[in-house]
Amino acid sequence: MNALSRTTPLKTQFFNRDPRRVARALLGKLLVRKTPHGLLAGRIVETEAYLGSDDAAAHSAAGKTARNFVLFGPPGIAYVYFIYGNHYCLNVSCLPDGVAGGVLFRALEPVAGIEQMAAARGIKVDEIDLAKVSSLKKLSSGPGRMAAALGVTRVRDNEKSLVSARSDLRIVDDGYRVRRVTVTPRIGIVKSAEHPLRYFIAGNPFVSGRSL
DNA sequence: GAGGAGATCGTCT
DNA sequence: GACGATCTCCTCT
Repeated sequence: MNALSRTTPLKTQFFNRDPRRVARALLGKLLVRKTPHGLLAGRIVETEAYLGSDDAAAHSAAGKTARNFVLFGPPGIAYVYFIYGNHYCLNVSCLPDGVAGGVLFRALEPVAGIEQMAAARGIKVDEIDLAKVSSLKKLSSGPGRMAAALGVTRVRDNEKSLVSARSDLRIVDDGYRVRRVTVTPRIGIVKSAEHPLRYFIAGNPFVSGRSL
């Protein structure tokens, strides 16, 4: 894949800062999954920042539990949780060890391994029209969808480093430059819903929900 | 195209 | 026992 030929993996330090800065900086980067059948990759087009103890909407707001301890750990680690009895959502921890914070990945633009992603989503390959955005968008637009497309589960990926060379799930920079970022309130939450902590690439058609 | 409700289960109270 | 950082299907327009 040409898109993946010259990439730089992100380092731990990238995540060792305010989740709002990480959420914005992650836009345009590639989320890459190595599988025995090849590489899956999607460009990150939409994220949400979840702050630590001051953010009522964050899982970490009520303190450290067996479920959310990853958010309190070192930066650059995957936090995967199961929601609504159906879906997994993928986050990455931010800030130094001991300080809670994270970023939720909300939507990807499929870049490589589209056939595998479709299969993982239970969509037949011949149902995907590569020329149509509306068709590709079903693959990974939304937290549950993109997690399913990359085969992300709690058992498999929670606590996994996203910056280790040994990891099969990583984030890389291929030099793509984001022109404009739009910031809106987060989606699907009730508590602290008013804060503008959702970031997406302006005008990108793969953004989930309403893209103002 | 928009809006509403059901599915379904891990986690926390 | 209640609820949730969602998705899909169904109905109505």
